[in-house]
Amino acid sequence: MEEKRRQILDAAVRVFAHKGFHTSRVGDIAEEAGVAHGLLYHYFSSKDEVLETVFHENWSVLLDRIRAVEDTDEPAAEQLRHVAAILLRTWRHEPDVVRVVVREIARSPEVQQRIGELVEPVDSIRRIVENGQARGELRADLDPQLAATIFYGGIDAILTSWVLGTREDGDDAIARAEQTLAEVVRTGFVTPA
Amino acid sequence: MEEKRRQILDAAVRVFAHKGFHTSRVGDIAEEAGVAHGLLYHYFSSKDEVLETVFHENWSVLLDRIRAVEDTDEPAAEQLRHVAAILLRTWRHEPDVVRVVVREIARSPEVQQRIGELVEPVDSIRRIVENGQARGELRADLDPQLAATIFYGGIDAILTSWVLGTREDGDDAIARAEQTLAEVVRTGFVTPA
DNA sequence: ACGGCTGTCGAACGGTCGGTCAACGGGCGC
DNA sequence: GCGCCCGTTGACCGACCGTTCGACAGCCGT
Repeated sequence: MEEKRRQILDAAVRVFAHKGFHTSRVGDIAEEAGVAHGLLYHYFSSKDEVLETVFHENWSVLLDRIRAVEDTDEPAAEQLRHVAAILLRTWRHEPDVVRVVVREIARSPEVQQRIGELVEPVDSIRRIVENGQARGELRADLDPQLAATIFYGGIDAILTSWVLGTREDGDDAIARAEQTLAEVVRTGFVTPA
Repeated sequence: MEEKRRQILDAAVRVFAHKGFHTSRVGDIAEEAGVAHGLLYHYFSSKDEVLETVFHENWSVLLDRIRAVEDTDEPAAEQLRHVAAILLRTWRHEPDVVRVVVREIARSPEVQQRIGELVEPVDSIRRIVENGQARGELRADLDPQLAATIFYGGIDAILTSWVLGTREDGDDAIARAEQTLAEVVRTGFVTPA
């Protein structure tokens, strides 16, 4: 039954999200999924493979949506806003996915090395910046890679504060975060002359 | 001998920086310090206490330097630049400290809850933003907390890319990163009209 | 109705590691 | 020179947990 595999993966997302990967026991995942923990090894070869599968499945969905933004013909500033919106709104629909990705994987060098996909959102943002510069919409004197890293870092920091419960996270708060990021892109922090 | 305690702490920074906290064995730290692993328990009550001590000692130094920036009478934009400089340049002098703080601690909720200090740099930045707004230097329509989170996130993302080896990190690269952050604060990404 | 295959179970294994502790030794006071 | 303290050692313990594996149950083809 392929359905059990899903059960296990879904359970794993929840467990990893709430306890973190290395504090989660294989037994916890099995219990959450309602199966014996031996069964997990019928569908996956190891605990690590479960983590990688969970990660890959969810991350590639986000990646595709981010990449799709590159193909629109909106101004670069608007494209950046869309990228922010995709990531920030995911917190609303799938907080557990954000928890596990943000908190557990994005920083861990062991995983980072095995999974190249992690840098890809930054690459996507970088291309948006480069195209914006080529069209004269964005300042040409910014290093695109650096600007992309900074922008992604801003999004990531906001998500992190939601994950950690440090910041209000209702619908309006999400909209405000999106808006603030857009404003920073538009004119920075300093009062325009 | 109090000196042995230092030896152990210094060894711990190196080991945590290169292997991560939960993959580091107590024996690794002892070996790096050149002592028997039992001795570690003469100076610390647990492996966790070692981590907390390492973290606290190094983090409080950075915190004090960041807080000191609040007391200067420079323009807010300049103060933000200084905060960025403090954090980014630490990568130059003490990469291992940055590695362990950035990669190991800043994201882990277990530690996050035990150690309130982690949010303090963001608080400090927030106060700088608020004061800048009060003096009319910074845009009053930005939520200071949100702006501070975004700014800190940008710094953090740059440090992370250095830690992961994704980005060039010579003296000039550090200067460029600092400069780019300052420019983003000044006028954002968009070409000024 | 039989044999085997697939999915499922959970007891048991094996290795790892944080933490303990009895013993040692060398320096210091007497 | 004697004993005592205390920093130091490393063998050992016990728990934990990922992984294995033999058993079993239901179903399907024959």
